[in-house]
Amino acid sequence: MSDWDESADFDAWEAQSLSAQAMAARPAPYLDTLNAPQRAAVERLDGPVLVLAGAGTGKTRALTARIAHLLNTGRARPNEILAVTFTNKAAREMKNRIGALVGGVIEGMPWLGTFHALNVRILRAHAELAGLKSNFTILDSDDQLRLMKQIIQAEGIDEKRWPPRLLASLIDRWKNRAWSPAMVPPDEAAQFDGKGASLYALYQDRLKTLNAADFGDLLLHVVQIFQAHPDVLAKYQRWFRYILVDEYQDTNIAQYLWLRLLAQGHRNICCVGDDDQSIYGWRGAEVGNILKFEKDFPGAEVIRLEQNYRSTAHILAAAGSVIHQNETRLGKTLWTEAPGGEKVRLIGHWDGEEEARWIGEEIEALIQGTRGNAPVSADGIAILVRASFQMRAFEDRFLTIGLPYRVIGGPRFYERAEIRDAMAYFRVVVSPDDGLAFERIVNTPKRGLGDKAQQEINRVARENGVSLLEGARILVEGGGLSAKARKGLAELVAGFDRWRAWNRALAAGTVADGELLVTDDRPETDGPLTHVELAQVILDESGYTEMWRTDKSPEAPGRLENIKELVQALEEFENLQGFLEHVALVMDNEQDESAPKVSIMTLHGAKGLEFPAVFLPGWEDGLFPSQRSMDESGLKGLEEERRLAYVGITRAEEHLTISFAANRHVYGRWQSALPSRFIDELPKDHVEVLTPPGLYGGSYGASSPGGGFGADSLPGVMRGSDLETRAANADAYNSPGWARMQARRGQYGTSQPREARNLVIDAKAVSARTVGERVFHQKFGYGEVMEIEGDKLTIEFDKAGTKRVVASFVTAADEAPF
DNA sequence: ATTCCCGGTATTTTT
DNA sequence: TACCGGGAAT
Repeated sequence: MSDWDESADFDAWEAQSLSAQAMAARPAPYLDTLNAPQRAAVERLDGPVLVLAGAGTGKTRALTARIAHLLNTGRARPNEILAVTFTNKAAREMKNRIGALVGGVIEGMPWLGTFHALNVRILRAHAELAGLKSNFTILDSDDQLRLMKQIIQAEGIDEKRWPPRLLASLIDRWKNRAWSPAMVPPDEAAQFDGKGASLYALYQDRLKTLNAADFGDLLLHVVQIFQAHPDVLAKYQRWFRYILVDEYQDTNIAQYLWLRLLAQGHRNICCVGDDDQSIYGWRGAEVGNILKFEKDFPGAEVIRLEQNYRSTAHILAAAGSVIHQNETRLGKTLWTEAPGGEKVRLIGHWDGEEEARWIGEEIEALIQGTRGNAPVSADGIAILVRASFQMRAFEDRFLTIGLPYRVIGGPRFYERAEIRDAMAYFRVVVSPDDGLAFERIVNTPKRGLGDKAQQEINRVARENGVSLLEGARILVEGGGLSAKARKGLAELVAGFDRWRAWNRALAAGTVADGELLVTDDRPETDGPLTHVELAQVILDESGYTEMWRTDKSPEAPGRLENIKELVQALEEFENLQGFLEHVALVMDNEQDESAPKVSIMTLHGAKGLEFPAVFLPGWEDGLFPSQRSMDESGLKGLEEERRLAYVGITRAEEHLTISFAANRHVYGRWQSALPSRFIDELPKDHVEVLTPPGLYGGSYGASSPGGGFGADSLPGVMRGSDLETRAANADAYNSPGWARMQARRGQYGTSQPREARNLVIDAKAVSARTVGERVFHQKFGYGEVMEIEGDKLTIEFDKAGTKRVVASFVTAADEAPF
């Protein structure tokens, strides 16, 4: 990468940095906006520093100000600062904010990035020390799994009893701990039918042969290089004079070792994190790293950021009360100067559907400001769930009432099958040795190349010691396979030859106008062929686009749309190669849609975000805290779940509503559950218990008059489940929640006029659909309109059955994309 | 080689 | 309930 080339001349940079030190410190206006502890975190530049930054305490502000300060005081040049984040988003944000602080004066920071991105660069520079070539490919989890599967099959292991997934997670765990195959301790190595470590070794061998590295390797290899080659390590130690780490509580052991190695000399390391927000333990993150920071770096300064600038006092009280139940924590208490605001609201429902319905109505009220509050934009509202299956109830409900929503963190763009397929074509064009990519698309679209043909290709390739693509060529030229299969394969091989030639010509800059316009499909265009056009040609000539065009499934048009988007994305890059490198590391896709929408996401996905209004549904024992977490990790698991609750609560700025349902439709089965134990941990003084609407005139429960929220005292919990219990709790009718509920009923109960609801949705809602018309729906595909009532249509979908949906969610079938 | 049907399975997922 | 993977049928 160009970044690396720029900075590779180590000594030249070092010479320059000396002059930087001589630079006079300029005034530092960014310091004035900081509170005392933030300022301490910024000004304590030397030696180890741990900044314990609670949720919403201005962590990023402190971090960026610290970097600005390093630059401003002339302590370091931009290239001498190593700043590590976990996500590309965080890296991007930091870059922007630093830019804003120091003005455009200083060129970008080359070593600000994610653990993975930074390590790719380091590894590419020393690939040979890890047995790789510097142009190694980065495998995604899909490729990884396929490789494991092949190994398991080759070893004659029963896939049913020993699924590749299990091996993958095992190896992942080991890599997170920075264990090479030889280092895996015996008891661990014996896992997976006693073959764990040997399979790990085989897998690593295969990766080397493929000149590939998986995500774990990026860290593992570099740590091993640092350990085995002190000269290399020394170079980087000198190079990075100051180290900053964001989200330190999420580091795994490999990352910890990496940091410790780099910081060893000068110990100028500043880690920022929040042990209370450690929620990725199951993914290898070690809360221990942050907990034992002072031991690891004796003399470390620990700075606590506890003043919260995000939430109301009631919300903070709720968060604090819950997290205080955790034993294993460094201890922090958030406080605010903000007023109490509205209390945290708690409500129980009979079942999950009612919960979704109620939340839908609450959101509409929030948006319209009919609850006596300033209207909240849909963008400022989020529903945070523990597990993604909970999202469906909300999607269904919002689809029916026409509430615009967006699901965040679904399958990511680059993980979609069609995108992976398309990229596999590009991968083979760019690196013909990429056997995994070749395998993925040999028979996509169908070319009559089944198992047998593919095994044949494999065999020939192995016998001749060549790549799969070359193996295929030998097979074709030698007249192997059935006539039909041979024809399909011959076309594919010829296609790759052509595309590769074009790609090479592009790289060499030897493409003349019109020179390569040899295909019938490609319309004559002016100017030289670009890599974007080449990509389009590859997808067209290979028959891939055609495959989806002829596909009748409801998702086919969307897939074509995605492919189109992919090709468009290529324009941002110089060539196919650069694009592939980017995609391997930056698997995110920011979709900035214009219309305001309510966000639905998991609690994990919400970390780092904030919203004026947050709904936390599904607080039931077993679901949240998740039974599985508790079974698998005991108290540790429970504490991590509790931290998840803390993360959820602290996302809210103004309005927070926690809810639970007595019954839930899970995997097609009805399950009942008790309210979450975390509900008992909420502080009653800061919580308002609402009485759920429902049958029997509205109420079947009461708020508890004192103490916590024992399950028995909560509305919606049907212990005993009879009317007498409900009657006994008659004081519910006097509760503020009940009064409010009554008041609200009149405003937007079931008889609410349509207009009121429609304020939320598109003005075109009542569109001109006719009975019998063919329509297309984003989620349900094609269908026929059976009935029209106002803005609601009853549609018989080809695939999804009969549904009632809002008119604005469908388009005429012939206007549908593709 | 492809399709179709059955049974087993089912958190959270920054790169 | 929904999806995936494997085996059998075409």
